[in-house]
Amino acid sequence: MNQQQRHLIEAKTVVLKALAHPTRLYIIEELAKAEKCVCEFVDAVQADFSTVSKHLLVLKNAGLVEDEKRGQQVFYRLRMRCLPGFINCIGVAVAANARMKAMQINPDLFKAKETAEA
Amino acid sequence: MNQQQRHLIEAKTVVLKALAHPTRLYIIEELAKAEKCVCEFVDAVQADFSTVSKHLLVLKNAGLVEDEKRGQQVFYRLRMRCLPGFINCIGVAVAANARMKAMQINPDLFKAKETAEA
DNA sequence: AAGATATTTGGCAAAATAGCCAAATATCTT
DNA sequence: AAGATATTTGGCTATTTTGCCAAATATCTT
Repeated sequence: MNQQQRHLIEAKTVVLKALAHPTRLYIIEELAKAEKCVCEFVDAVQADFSTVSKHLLVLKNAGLVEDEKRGQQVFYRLRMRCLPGFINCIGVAVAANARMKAMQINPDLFKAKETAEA
Repeated sequence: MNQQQRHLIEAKTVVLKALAHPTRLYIIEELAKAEKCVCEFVDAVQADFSTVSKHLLVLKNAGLVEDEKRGQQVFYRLRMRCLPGFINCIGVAVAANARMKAMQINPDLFKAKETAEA
């Protein structure tokens, strides 16, 4: 792995790190639906105004969102179109993993279901 | 945001956290090409065997890779098909951001190029 | 069975990240 | 211009994540 490769990987990691936090992921999912102002997130996640503001800064620095001040509010919107699809894929995988784990813990539960369905 | 939503978000975050490290992202990109054993990564990234092993464990716990022991080696392979496409999308976005930043720092550089091309 | 190779695990110190508070800034209202 | 509202910034502690070392395990070779 040379210097340039390493640099590119680290740049991508900035984006992934930005996504890798519950509050920030929530924000991204909300922004996938519509633009929102900071105060709307403060209400939804239980965190300080300053905490939310800093999370949004992380997302902005990573290039995931852009902001626009209108009046005394600042509105944020999504800037990376491929995010929603990918997050959805993760959701599917997570659900599949959960089923698999449950099956390992108690296979009978699933056998019964299959029999019932057949 | 209710309890169930929060739980789902946190489960997704586990996956994203697993991706959000240069060494692990590198590993994922390599595994997108072909399965590899631990020692091959130890050579490529400059890190201790134990460090690489732990990174692989993180990926495995997140459900991103699976392992198979063959002889004295352990081979890892990718388990989530949507990853390569998404990582590629991040790469594109990162490159675009880099161009944009360069343009903000020195717009003339880009003007000259456009003129030359026209 | 003793030695070599490949890998994982335990433990710990260093580095990075998160979240709160208080203070600063910016915009609107009166 | 003083006050209210929305947001950002600075600073500081608490938590989490990393990465190395040493030791344990497991498999192959002799």
